[in-house]
Amino acid sequence: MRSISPAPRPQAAALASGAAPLVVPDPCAHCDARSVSVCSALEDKDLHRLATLAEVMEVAPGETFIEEGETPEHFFNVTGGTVRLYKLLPDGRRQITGFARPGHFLGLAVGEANAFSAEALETVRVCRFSRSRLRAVLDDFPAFERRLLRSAANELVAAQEQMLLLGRKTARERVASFLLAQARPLRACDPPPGRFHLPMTRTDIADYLGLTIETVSRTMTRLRTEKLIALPSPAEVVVLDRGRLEALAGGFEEERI
Amino acid sequence: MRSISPAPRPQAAALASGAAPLVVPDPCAHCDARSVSVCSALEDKDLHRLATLAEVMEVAPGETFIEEGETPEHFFNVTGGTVRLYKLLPDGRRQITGFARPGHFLGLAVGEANAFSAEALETVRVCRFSRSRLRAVLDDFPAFERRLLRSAANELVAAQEQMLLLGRKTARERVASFLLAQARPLRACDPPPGRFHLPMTRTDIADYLGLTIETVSRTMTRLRTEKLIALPSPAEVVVLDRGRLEALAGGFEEERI
DNA sequence: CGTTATCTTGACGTACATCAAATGTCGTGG
DNA sequence: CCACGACATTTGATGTACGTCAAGATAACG
Repeated sequence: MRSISPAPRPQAAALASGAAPLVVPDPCAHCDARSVSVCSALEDKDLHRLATLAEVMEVAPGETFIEEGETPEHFFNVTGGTVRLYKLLPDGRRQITGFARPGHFLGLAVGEANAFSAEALETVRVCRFSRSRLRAVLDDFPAFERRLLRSAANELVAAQEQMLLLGRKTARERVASFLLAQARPLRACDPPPGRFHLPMTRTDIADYLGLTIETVSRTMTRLRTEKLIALPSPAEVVVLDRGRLEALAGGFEEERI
Repeated sequence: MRSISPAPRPQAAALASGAAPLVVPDPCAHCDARSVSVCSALEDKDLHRLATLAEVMEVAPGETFIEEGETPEHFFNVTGGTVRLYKLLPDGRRQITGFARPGHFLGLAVGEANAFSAEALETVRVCRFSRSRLRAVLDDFPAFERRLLRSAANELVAAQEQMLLLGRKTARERVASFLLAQARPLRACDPPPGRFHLPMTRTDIADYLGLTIETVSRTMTRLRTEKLIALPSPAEVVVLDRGRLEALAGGFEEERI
């Protein structure tokens, strides 16, 4: 992880693997992710206050920047790329609890220790805040705290939906739900794209859906055979029949063939 | 659901089945659940403010007081009894997302619509707040909002732990995890009881763990046969070997027999 | 002390896991 | 440009943990 703003701090350099700091002037004002992130709670005039606390960091693919069980010292706001969040069992079984995309605020699901690890899937850009210093901002801007509570509420809704998926849906229903979720745009108001790119491997998808890689693969090819989706390449998905895919994801009875 | 404080409101009576209002004087000051609930964020002198907003309600066993998909109008604070929170698929498959015990604050996992239904398992006592009116309290007492955020963070941690359970643990590991969670006292500082009562049926446990009632039953009897637990009656559990139960729940390799 | 719901136990089935191998994809260097 | 190797994905054959179906056994209750 390399710090690229606002000034190279020693501790940031220490954490970074190949730290090569670059200064980004006024990062918050030019942030692509701002409109979809908790930072939208602040007005332009207050944004510089946030910018002084934020360090823009770049995380290389495969690099872990939050470690399950460790003491949390920072909050992160994802501004670019995709992050996998996961928990491990002692024998290596892995459950991915979510994929964080731009706008996702990381660091809420935390007590004394981090509840999960976070690892960059692609090159990821995050905005890092010291927990103690962000505390001060929260005290000054109640709107920000309220936005954070809303963000936590959304995550809770998503977590419960995922519990339903993991506990009660079939493999087909899980994959359909997953594909539709991946097809969702960052802003709810934007139309869902018919074609999109999967930044994660089949192994990631399997560990997210509580399945094996083989079952995910077989299920995808079956959805392709049935013309619900097309797969121009393993990572490219085209939704051909959104209606049936949604019915499947929602757990409606499948029509007999 | 019957309103028993502070004054019988018409809309409360409308919602209640056999509404027979009773006035409870100064409910918050004498609340058993206060020390374990979000209300502990308020000091004694501010508590009366909360009390004017709170309606103490009693919910009969089996009664649903939050309906998935409906527009949320209230927050609830559980002060007595146990509540099951669940989501349904159209064909009736059910996933219980959690059991709410005294101190649990309900109504965070909500966007436009309730993310889950809530049903009393036993006779339940809840403290009901109108969402709009609680909003005003939050503006006046930032400590309360902060406590709510902490509560949401705890729920998120629990939700992720449950995703790990549902996605990657075996039936044995799930049941062991469940029993240990049920053995946890309301306050983290209190010692865990060696013997406790399960307020829910095997069906509830199955729908919580993503299993069937038969698998839950078989797994419990196997744990009993192996002397990890005792079952004086189906609803009474005695933890005999906490160490092995914890190893099982944590997903450690089981010793070969 | 029947009646009914809940729980337990047994026999059998299946959706998904496991094991194994072929195929496809992509970066690298000749 | 193409051959090569490393790795991801797909496909096939087989196994199994848990689900389903079906009785009993217990407990709860008027």
